[in-house]
Amino acid sequence: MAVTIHEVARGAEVSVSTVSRAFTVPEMVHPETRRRVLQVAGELGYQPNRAARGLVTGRTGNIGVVVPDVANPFFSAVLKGCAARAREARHVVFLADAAEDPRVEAEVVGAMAKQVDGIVLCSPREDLAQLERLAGIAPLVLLNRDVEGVPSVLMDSADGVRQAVEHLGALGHRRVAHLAGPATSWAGKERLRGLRAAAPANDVEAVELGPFPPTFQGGVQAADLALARGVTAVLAFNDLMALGVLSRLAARGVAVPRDMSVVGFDDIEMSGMTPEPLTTVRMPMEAAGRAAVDMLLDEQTTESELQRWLPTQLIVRSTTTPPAEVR
Amino acid sequence: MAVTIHEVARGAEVSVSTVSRAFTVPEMVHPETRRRVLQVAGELGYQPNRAARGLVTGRTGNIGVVVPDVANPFFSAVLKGCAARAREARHVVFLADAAEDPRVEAEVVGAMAKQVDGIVLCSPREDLAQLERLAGIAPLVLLNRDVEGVPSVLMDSADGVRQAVEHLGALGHRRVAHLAGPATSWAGKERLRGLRAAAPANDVEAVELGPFPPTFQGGVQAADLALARGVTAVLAFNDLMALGVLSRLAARGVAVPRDMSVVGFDDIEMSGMTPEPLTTVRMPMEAAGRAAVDMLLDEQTTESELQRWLPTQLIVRSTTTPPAEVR
DNA sequence: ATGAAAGCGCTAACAC
DNA sequence: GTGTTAGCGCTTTCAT
Repeated sequence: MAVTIHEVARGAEVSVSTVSRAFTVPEMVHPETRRRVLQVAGELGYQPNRAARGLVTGRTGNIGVVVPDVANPFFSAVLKGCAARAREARHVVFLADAAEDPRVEAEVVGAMAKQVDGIVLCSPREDLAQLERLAGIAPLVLLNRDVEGVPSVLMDSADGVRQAVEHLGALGHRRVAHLAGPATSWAGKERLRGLRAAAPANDVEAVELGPFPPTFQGGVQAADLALARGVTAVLAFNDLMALGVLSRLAARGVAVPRDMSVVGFDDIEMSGMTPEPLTTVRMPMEAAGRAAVDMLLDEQTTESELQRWLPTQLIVRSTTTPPAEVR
Repeated sequence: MAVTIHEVARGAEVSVSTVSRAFTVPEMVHPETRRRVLQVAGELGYQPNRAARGLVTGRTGNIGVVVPDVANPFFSAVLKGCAARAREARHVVFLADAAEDPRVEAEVVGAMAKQVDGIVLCSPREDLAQLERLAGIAPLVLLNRDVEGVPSVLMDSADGVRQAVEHLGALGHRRVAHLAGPATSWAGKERLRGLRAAAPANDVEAVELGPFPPTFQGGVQAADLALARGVTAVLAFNDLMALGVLSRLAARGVAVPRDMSVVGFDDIEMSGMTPEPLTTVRMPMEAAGRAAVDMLLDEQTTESELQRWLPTQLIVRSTTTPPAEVR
């Protein structure tokens, strides 16, 4: 069995409260006593049982993170940010993989509720009513989803699209396809919003395609459609799709920097895996994770600043070139 | 505040023990009583506080998982397996990102120890003594590391290398380079072992290069060395490195399926990101995560089967071809 | 089949 | 500055 506070108390010849204080409010115990307590605790390898502590304080020191898919590099980056920030605050993260299923999502939030101080819900697939219900059972911070009254961390994808469209427009592209991801995606709607606003202003015609699955295969599928519509550039929902597009274009003999420009989202370059210099809109995923945990830890969050917007940035590489007719 | 067992008891007009039993040993309470209790619990949205439960039962229902880097697709796949298996067993996973730092690793194991039923330590960077110490403070299952007396899940990379070497040898390759990753990697040592055993048997000369950082950049660096040594094929420590090699070879004008064959490990195809048909040794990462949690949950594990070996498999794609001199 | 009560490891009044 | 004590929400004897 693990070593308890009582054994430390006995060893240091003090009461349990003194031991407790030595750990939680050190300045309240005599330096000499504290030294002795800490010393004994060290020797015994004592570490306070956080569950027991939580039971009385009401604060668990745990923060929950729910992602639709851990294996998706987008979310693992978010997760990394959460874990890093949590550790700084000496908190621990509870992870749940919702397997892209809204029902599982709701379920795990319920299961976690009691054992965490708050939950970061990433790109939740739930409907509004569910989300509002969940926000009632535990402090929530939404990532990539915006619900009235619920704190959230948002990435400015609309602006990312604007940057991309501006860039393409400046190069001379006049018809660009947008390959949508899942219809329920908040980020997807934002991008569409950005697209519709930016396209006219930059004299480009937006061809809206989709929805497609946000996967490599989805990109393959989308590429054929884009080709059929005679665009000179495509904006893919994410890097995975962009990769699929690239692959399909290659297979159909369409030279990518020359005949068609491709822009992706969710830059995964961090893993060094961007296989060709694919132009992308960089989403600050790790920063978003940090920010979300941050809001959870910051008590005042709920009252004042309910939304945290993170900027996105277009990273231009060699795969965007002027269309053939302009060159 | 959350709804407690007392409120349910009051609502259902029974004692708390009955409520408790209705949840933990349903067959011990009268069907009618149980129905009423569950009904009230449902209405109130009651969910037992697992921390409190753990305090008395000694079992927390939590599984700790420590990875060197969540953002590494290899580990996020493992993590996914862990999360999935944990959920099946109605357990929750505690995640810690050790940031590739052995000290942090030891630290988080200590911090987690009390609040979990066991810990999965992935590719631990610690030295043997540390690991043995950690095994004493919490039930541990090692992944990708083998320590006497500590349960572990291992992937048969040596056999993977054997398959690769056999394949290359059969195609006519006579000199193949092995690009090592971090010197402390257990998997790396295993691969080397497999290589040294398989090379002579297949009439191929193994050129051992490295160590290199297990990254894209590491691959770039390694490619030049491999080129200088006049090999016709390379075995890269992992896919990231393999990608780096590919990239560098392309930059130096070496045609990849034709002038040089490249084989990677840690197949990341699951994310649809294998950019070119790179031949790889598939590591069953998700299965490994499942297996690890499985061993933690299975009480008997510690006594009987201390090691679980998972098979690896060579996935041949078009990038392995006979060397020029054979064609 | 059910209730009463003890206690898991800890913190937070409340004494001294 | 330190000790005593009463719970936190739950399970688990031990009665009944």
